[in-house]
Amino acid sequence: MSGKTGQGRKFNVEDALEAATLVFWNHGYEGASLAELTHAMGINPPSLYKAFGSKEDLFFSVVDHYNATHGNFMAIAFAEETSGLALMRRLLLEAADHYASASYPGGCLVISAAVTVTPANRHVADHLAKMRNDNIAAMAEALTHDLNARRIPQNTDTKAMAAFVGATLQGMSQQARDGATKEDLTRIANYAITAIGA
Amino acid sequence: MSGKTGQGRKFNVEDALEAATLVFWNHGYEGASLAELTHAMGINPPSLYKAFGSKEDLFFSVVDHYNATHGNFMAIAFAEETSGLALMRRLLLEAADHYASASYPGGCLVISAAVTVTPANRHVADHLAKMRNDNIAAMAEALTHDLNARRIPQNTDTKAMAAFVGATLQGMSQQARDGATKEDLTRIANYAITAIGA
DNA sequence: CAATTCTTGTAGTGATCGTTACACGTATGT
DNA sequence: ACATACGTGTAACGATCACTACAAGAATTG
Repeated sequence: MSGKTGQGRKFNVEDALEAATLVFWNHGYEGASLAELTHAMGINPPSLYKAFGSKEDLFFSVVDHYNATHGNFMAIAFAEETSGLALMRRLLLEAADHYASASYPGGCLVISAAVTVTPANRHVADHLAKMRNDNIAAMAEALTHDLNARRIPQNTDTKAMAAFVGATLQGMSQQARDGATKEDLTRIANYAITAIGA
Repeated sequence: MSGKTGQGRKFNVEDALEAATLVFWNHGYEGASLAELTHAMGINPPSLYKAFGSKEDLFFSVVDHYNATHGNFMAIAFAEETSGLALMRRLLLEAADHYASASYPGGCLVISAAVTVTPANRHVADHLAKMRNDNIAAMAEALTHDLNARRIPQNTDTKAMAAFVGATLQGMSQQARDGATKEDLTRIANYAITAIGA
């Protein structure tokens, strides 16, 4: 299928994806123009469209790339922690570290890149909203394991607790973008940790 | 100065402002086009520019209008509550009511209308960020009154507590946009209330 | 009525949006 | 070397962006 003839791609796809990630992370889906994207990626529009399909396709590739790199602390924590409460605690504290990084845009790309959009791009925002809600549902599931193992009070509303942790994370993301430091975010995280008894 | 001659304005400024508010609230600053704004306001571009100056000027007028109407529960709570802790509690519970309203866009306009923007509109996003930070600073000040009156533990970090409440409110706003119900938000609020002992 | 003044609707401005047609350059396959 | 295949850069596409020039309409003033 893929022939061996032709000029061959002149740029590294991973590098271009990382460059695009920083642009989308900074300015959001609609706030990132093709002109800025291609400039940051060091390529011209036809190369972008050849390699990634469209701006929207590129964005979702970027989201995957983000989740596999800058945002992978979440997936790692989910995989490594056996206790739901310990997972919540770890997510909150590590988010405080990552969201206020000095060398990258503030906050979480999934949380901030498509909050409000043009009606035509509503489905892009909905896609990220679903990822956020799925993440909270996964947190609730982890807490339900604690409940079934009688590690937390039997009257615990695990979905509500997960939603609370998710809301705290989302608020921490915005405050990181608003200038909060790691220490600021850690103090917020610790309040949440206290609230859930983790 | 303002002559009594001429055609006179044919539309009601408050009504137009309210219509524009709903559009900006739904789609954000950049996600709201002039075409959609003028259509919702029932006027044509020249009337909009004559009455409000520019899209940016209109947006800031909308923010003022929002704070004076849909979002005024905040200012009212600040004015009425004497205890900082009671103020935090009230803000959280009332936000749960307002952010998930069925008849209006979800969340808070100040929190969601300009999260990520084009570089050219960065200052608009910064303006809203400042409003959010100022609000948190005002919450911290109210808590400091509690501290000075020895109503809360003397080792309380009032700025951190205010930042935590602010983060929770911001997270609640996003979850409201993501589909959360009043009940969902109230459960989140109650976790935060527990955390700060209000 | 005529003159003045302000707002309105129509219709456009230049700029930028995401996207692509096309020809050139550069590689491989025979 | 020749033919073929693929990515590349240039330059443009129509659509939409925020915004406005302009003239007609509608009110008050003399």
